[in-house]
Amino acid sequence: MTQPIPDDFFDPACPSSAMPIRVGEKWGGMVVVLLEKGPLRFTELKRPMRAVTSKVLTETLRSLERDGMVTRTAYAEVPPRVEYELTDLGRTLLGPIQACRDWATANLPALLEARAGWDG
Amino acid sequence: MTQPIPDDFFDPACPSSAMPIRVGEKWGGMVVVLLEKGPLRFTELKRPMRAVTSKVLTETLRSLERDGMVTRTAYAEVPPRVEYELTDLGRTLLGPIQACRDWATANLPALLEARAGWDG
DNA sequence: CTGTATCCGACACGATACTG
DNA sequence: CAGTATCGTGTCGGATACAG
Repeated sequence: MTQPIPDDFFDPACPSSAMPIRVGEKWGGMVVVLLEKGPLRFTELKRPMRAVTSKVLTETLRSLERDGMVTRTAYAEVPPRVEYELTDLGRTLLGPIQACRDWATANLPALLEARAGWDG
Repeated sequence: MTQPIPDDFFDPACPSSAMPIRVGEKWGGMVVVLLEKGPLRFTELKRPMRAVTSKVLTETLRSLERDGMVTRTAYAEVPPRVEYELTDLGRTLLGPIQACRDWATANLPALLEARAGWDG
């Protein structure tokens, strides 16, 4: 944004408004990061994300799958095996996610300090 | 993340978990971008964000203020004048926000196409 | 101009129990 | 192993009206 601010800066078609579509999700970014180095099974995702329930993890994965970020491959075996893998499109999320992680690492302490001062 | 995935990848103290604190907010990013080039008054923020109500914009600004991203300066005049300005800390958000905007510009069409295919 | 005060609906998230 | 089914809760965003 180096242009002057127009009166209709808020345009539903503006790509920026899509940020929350994927980044705003609570567990989505974590799944993407976990899948960075290769496909993982449902349980392999769930274990490190200890606070997530099966239901919510399933919802998160379906959402990522719907948006073309992740593929789901089920193998007809007993016991069942399902693998989740990043698509090329999903891989493009790694950049912005890393930018957010770097920001948090550098600036979260300052944020928390400001918040503590405001609250207390 | 180039390290092996630990079993306790989910750590509440992990800075990454703070991403939604600021970026996940619906209007927060927009306010930061609008303030990039200098302080603005309440109405000057509200006008371009046409879909936002006074209540929600106020909540957003209070939240940014609480986290030390924005300062609020009220002038004892009639009619009242209030100016909002980015802090140095708030300015650090511009990087990750821009990364998300760039991502959306480049990849939102592919996302929507995938979604349409999944839904239809 | 810069907000507050209510009320409300939607939805994300979670707890718990159960299944092929 | 990889989910589904139900139910409950809280929070966010929005509509509307009003105020200093």
